[in-house]
Amino acid sequence: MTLDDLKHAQRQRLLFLDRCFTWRGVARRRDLADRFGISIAQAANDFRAYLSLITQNAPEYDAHLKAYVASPDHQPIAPSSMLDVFGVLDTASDDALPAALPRAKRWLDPHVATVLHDAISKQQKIRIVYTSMNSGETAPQWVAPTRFIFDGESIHFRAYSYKRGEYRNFHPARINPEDEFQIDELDTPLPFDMEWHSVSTIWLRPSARLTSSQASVVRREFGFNGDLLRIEIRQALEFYFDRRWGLNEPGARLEKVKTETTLSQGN
Amino acid sequence: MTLDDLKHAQRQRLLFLDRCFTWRGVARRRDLADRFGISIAQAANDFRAYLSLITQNAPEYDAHLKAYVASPDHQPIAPSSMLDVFGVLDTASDDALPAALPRAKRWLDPHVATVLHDAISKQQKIRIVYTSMNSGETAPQWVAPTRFIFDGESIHFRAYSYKRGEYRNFHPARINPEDEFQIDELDTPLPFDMEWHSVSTIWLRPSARLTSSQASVVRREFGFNGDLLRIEIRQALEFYFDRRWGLNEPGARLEKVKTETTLSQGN
DNA sequence: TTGTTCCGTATATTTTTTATACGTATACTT
DNA sequence: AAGTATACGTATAAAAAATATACGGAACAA
Repeated sequence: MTLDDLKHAQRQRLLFLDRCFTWRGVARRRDLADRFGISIAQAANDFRAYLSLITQNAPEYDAHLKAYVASPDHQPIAPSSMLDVFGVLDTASDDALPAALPRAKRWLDPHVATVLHDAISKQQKIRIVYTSMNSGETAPQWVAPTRFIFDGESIHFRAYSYKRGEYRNFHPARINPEDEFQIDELDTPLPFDMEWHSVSTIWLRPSARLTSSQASVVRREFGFNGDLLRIEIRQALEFYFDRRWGLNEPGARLEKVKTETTLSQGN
Repeated sequence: MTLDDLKHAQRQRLLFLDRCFTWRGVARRRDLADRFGISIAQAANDFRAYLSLITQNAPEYDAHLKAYVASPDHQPIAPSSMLDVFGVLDTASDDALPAALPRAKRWLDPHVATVLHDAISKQQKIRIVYTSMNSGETAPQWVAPTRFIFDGESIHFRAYSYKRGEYRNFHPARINPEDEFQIDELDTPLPFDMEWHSVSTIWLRPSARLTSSQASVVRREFGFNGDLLRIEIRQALEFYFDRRWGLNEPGARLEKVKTETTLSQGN
């Protein structure tokens, strides 16, 4: 019996339960019932299913707390993103202000998204009216979009630029949404996107100006024990990575030691 | 018949379907079957349920495309976060590198999280060994945690600091996880957290140094048409907001016009 | 002691989902 | 032109999931 044998809905519930144990340390049937709108009886089922998956360091019922308590050596059955973790730790009250920053504020035009998605799935080129943030000028150009990209904040896309003769990252908001969006088939296959299919391996260390206890905090925050933190990322996304992690800012807590780039295996 | 009448699992499926129509512009039964592991028959059910919810500008079947196509005036039945949108637009291939930045790299010690969660739910104070990033010094102090906070990247927490005599935001990674974490009941009730219960209304405009076409791109990107973008946020989170949106950086595309703070209603 | 709130288990019933079959329309291949 | 494949639709019986309900135990508070 593994997670994969379960239906999607129950798998989601067991994953939630797993996060409760990992991050809260405790879980009750009511947690499941409230979050997923299932009955207490079904939640009891899910607890049984979860416990049958855990062979070592399983959570145990604590009659005093009236709750299951995770073992101190609890091992999660699946990793969780910070957003997942927050979803478990946040004690949101009814319709008050949230305890998280507003995330949905970035905007994407549904029509632009649809046109791009279409061009990607049909492998077509389209004419977009694009405003450069460097020069500030707005001009039409033909591009062949290949993938959407997410930098954690907003959505970008990768496309072959016929104007530049190379692949570039584009920002949908810089496309004029009022345009007609001419579409055309590719007359020649697109060239290979080297930057996309290359992996940059980036080694980082706590910034040299930090004290040793500050440096160990940085290691803790980014989850590495040795000297260096190793990150693997598509070379085409390295710019977004640097910006998002604030590596080039004056107060940066991490600094790059070296970057190695190799052509990725497979896709 | 509304979304709320449905079970959680089916509601999730209809929301996914809604995002397909909104952002991709098309949807097939196979999309649902693949994403949620349901049968084609059940996916057909879901389509019927979805279409019964949509009264105006409903998607229609296109026999040529062999897919449902959203009406050009499609109105989503629920808002979606950028992460949700990306989840629909990304054409992830098998186990290749993702097209999104690594998000799970920030780390949180499960034991520290558990201790904090406990103190919050039981309303206790705890002794933490905390490293200041300003002074770099590490010292024990008593705090009474009240809520977890999410800045979009990592998780922080709000707590009353007995050392400072005021509420502050803390970063879990700066707590020494090896500590024993002494716990104690509150001897007096905590004071009112004014900054937490106040709303800052922030008005932003495109940075003055931008050209007018660049400024309209910025308006498009942040989804406002008028002169000013208005953001409401807990006053206690304003620091994170500024940092996350890069408002104080040299190249900032938005600048603050004014900030008004009022005591929040209710919670 | 009594009442409450957690936990557990078990059963019958209801709801959801699947498996399957059959029909229609479009597009592609032979 | 005929055949094949793949979308869509509907319908029904069977299987699986979830609910309602009942009963019992442990801890705790009034």
